[in-house]
Amino acid sequence: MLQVSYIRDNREQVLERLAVKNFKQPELVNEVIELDRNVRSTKIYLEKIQMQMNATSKLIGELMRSGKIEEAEAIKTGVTELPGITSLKKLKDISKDESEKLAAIEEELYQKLVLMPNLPHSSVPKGLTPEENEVVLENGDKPNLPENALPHWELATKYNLIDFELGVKITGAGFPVYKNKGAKLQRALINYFIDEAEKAGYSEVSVPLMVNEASGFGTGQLPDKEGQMYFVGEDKLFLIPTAEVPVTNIYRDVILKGEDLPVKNCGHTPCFRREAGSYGAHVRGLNRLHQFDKVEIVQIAHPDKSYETLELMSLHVQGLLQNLGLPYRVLRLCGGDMGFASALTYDMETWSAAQQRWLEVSSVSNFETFQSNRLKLRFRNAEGKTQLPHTLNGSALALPRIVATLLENNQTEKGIKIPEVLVPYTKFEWID
RNA sequence: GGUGAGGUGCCUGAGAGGCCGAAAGGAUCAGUUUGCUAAACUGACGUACGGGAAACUGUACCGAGGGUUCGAAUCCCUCCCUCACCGCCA
Repeated sequence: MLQVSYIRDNREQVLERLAVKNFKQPELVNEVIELDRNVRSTKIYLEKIQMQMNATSKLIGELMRSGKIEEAEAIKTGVTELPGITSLKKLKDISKDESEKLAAIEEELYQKLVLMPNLPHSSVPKGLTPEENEVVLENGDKPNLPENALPHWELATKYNLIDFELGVKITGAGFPVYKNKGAKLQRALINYFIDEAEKAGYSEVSVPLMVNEASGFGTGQLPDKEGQMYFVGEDKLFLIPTAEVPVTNIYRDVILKGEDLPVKNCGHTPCFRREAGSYGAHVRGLNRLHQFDKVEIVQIAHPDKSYETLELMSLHVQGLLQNLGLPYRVLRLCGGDMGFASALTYDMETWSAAQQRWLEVSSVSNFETFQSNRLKLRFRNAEGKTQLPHTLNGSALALPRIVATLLENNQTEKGIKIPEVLVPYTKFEWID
């Protein structure tokens, strides 16, 4: 959520930035500013009234205690008015009206504010569609596979690694069953990713897979993306769509010490996404699932350092891909393709050689203060005042598409070759 | 699922209609003292929003929302949450 004070003081810039994100309701900016003005003037008036009420009540208390009951009663009922004192009854009526008015305006302001996405960073390219994302860099050699190369879903069957049909039987489409070396490969990747994150200074957390409404709101999934999450109605809990939600919410309502920054956490969780409306060939196999595993890295950074941090996180993810020997590219998402809460997002895609297409395996974002404002996450700055830090997170990495690319790109006559860095984790070198 | 006890500041914990934004202790920070460590002493020490150049000051907040009252952390109602014990159980 954007800060009203920022919108108020930077109207032109806000409008310009929102345009980059193709925000369809720029009129909200002026409406928010107007409502804010209204909130503040109403507040000032209400507080004056409350001040008088408090003073009068205090006076009555003193009169009562010193035995001047009649005088006190007179003020209460408004029969007499002492100099400078309006009758309490009248003040109460005004106070009630103004409070209701204030609550209504604040609610309206809030409703408009939550519709506004985060402002994109100045480096975000304009654009509407994924085609307009900027390719920042491409790295690694795309393998030349033989004519008879198989896509991962056929390899998975051939080597008995993943059973999609069994998942359908147990749960439904998009919930695959990993078997044998398929299951071991997955577990190896998770451990490898966690170990690498810890080496990079992230401390591991293991968090709940269901979150309450407040947490969903804190990181921005609610109210906008309610339909993307599985909801356990009986207990009003949401299955997490990403570890970002529980991990970042660790710091909800927290005031960090300045020296605590940056906070670095990593964690592995399954992720659950309804992906309503996504069907067809491009979601085959592991390409898009309702449940998948992911290792997430999360940072809370000083506002002055957050873009430096974002680059480091991007490099961390790239390092993993390099170590796994996967060709990849880094995209800077354009305004139209970015998430609602993000100020700058890099997507990492690996080249899936058998499908001849890029697959998104990571998304690294800086949310600036958009989340911390909602989370009421603050830190104490050098002046000792509370300030909103920047939150960042990224996948490092999402499992299924990594598995898909590894299977496809590393297929040979004699089987699938496991990348060297993974062998200590898988304890086998070949899937054959 | 049953029964009981509770939700107060960074923590422990008092307060039971006005003098309470809230005792006391601990923690933390600053200073004094001491040869170092430690201790002792003194002081500071919630959050948000508003006014003010500043000193300072106003309002709200004691789980949330209503109500009673001139006045509510304190009384009443509703909801949420936590803890303990029993039952069940990985």
